[in-house]
Amino acid sequence: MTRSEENYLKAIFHLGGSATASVATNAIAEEMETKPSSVTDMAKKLAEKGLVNYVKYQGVSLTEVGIQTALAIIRKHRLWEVFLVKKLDFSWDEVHEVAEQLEHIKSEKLIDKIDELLDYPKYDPHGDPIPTKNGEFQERDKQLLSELPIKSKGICVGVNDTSSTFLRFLDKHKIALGDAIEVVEKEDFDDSLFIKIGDRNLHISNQIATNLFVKKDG
Amino acid sequence: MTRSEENYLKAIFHLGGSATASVATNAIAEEMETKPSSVTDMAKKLAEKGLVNYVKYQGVSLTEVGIQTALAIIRKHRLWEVFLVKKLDFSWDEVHEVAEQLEHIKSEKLIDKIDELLDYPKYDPHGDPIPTKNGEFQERDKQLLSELPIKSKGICVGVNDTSSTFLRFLDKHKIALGDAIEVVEKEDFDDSLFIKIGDRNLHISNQIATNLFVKKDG
DNA sequence: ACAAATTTTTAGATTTGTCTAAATTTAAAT
DNA sequence: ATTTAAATTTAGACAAATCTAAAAATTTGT
Repeated sequence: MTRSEENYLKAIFHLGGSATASVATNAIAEEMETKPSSVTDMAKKLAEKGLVNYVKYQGVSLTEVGIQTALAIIRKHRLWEVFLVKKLDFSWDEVHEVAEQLEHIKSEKLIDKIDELLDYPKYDPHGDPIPTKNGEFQERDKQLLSELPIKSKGICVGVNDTSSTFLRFLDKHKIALGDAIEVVEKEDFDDSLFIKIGDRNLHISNQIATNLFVKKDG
Repeated sequence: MTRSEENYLKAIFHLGGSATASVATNAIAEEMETKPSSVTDMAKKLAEKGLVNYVKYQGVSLTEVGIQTALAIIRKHRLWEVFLVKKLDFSWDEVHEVAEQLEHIKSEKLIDKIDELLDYPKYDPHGDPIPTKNGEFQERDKQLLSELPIKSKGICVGVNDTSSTFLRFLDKHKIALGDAIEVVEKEDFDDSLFIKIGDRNLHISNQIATNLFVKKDG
């Protein structure tokens, strides 16, 4: 498995390319910041290796083996992110770039030991679930903060946008995973939200509310 | 800097290619398990970048920049080895392969944090010195066990051969870095040694004695 | 010092992953 | 149902890193 092949599998997975749903060449090219013709080449190569299903002009989908391979890479990426934050005091907006490199280190023992050192975390610093060694992973019960009805309460469990600008925005306004959030009022005009977080009242834009995941109370 | 370029610099450094001494094409090829013609190609490329001095048919030597770059890679390699042993319970014969991958991770912050986490170790698990962030490193005061005179005592401070077969041999016979060793007698016939280590008496071959470094007492 | 052996370099080919530009297929629109 | 637009693939090229085989330079041995 080359690094490039691994990155393609990861991209296809993130675009929802399960065994059933297939992903367009252009979409993969955009996700990977490469050209569609390069994607076509790689699609053939991965199909050759039995990692994807590829039919000309019909897009790409992952095979069962492809899914498991993608999950193994995502597992490594997310475990390294936890490691960087918990053990090396990286902030959550700094980890992605380094984890992109670390995820390609080939050593089963290494990642299992890191998992153990971290006491088998279930979620990464952005709230995304970490697949198990067997490739199982369950999407968390969550919804966008923007979808929460007025007066209801929730716990902040994840972010949709993981860009460092957004993450630093959250840090600045002291919004962190695990915080209790109550929707006080919605502004119809611009879909902004008045929320209560801890004992503070905040007014946040719709763009913020559509990038924060919460788990509804009760 | 590509991974391949980094590996060449490391190899040249290990072969003693300082600013003054130059290293033969064939020697580099052998060290890297590649062909001399490949070395010539890379020598040109590295010279182009100002990392080595290269004169046709005269071998390769590192420039000051090349030396500092090599030291940075060696620093990363050895720090990762310490991390694997101290934090993840790898044995010293398992770390090399993984460290060969980890040494190429590009993040100054990462390696500085690892250094901090390990409390700034001076030596790696095989007793080799770890260069500082500024590229300084002092070779330890050491000699081969085989060179120690009869009746003298020393502390085991390093290994010459780092192959896993040799390291596992040492584990099996409970010889570890830090152990006190006394040379009781030498056998002229085969240059084997009778040594006292702790309260045990051992008879070791010359091949073992020429691969163990000790620091002489007093 | 000169032939032989060794080392090193060159020339040309290969693989991987990428690109551009042109051709083809599929999808959309009138 | 055509035409137009968009997406996708092909063909050919390129850079990086490697290889083989042959040529050139250096070193060694007598």
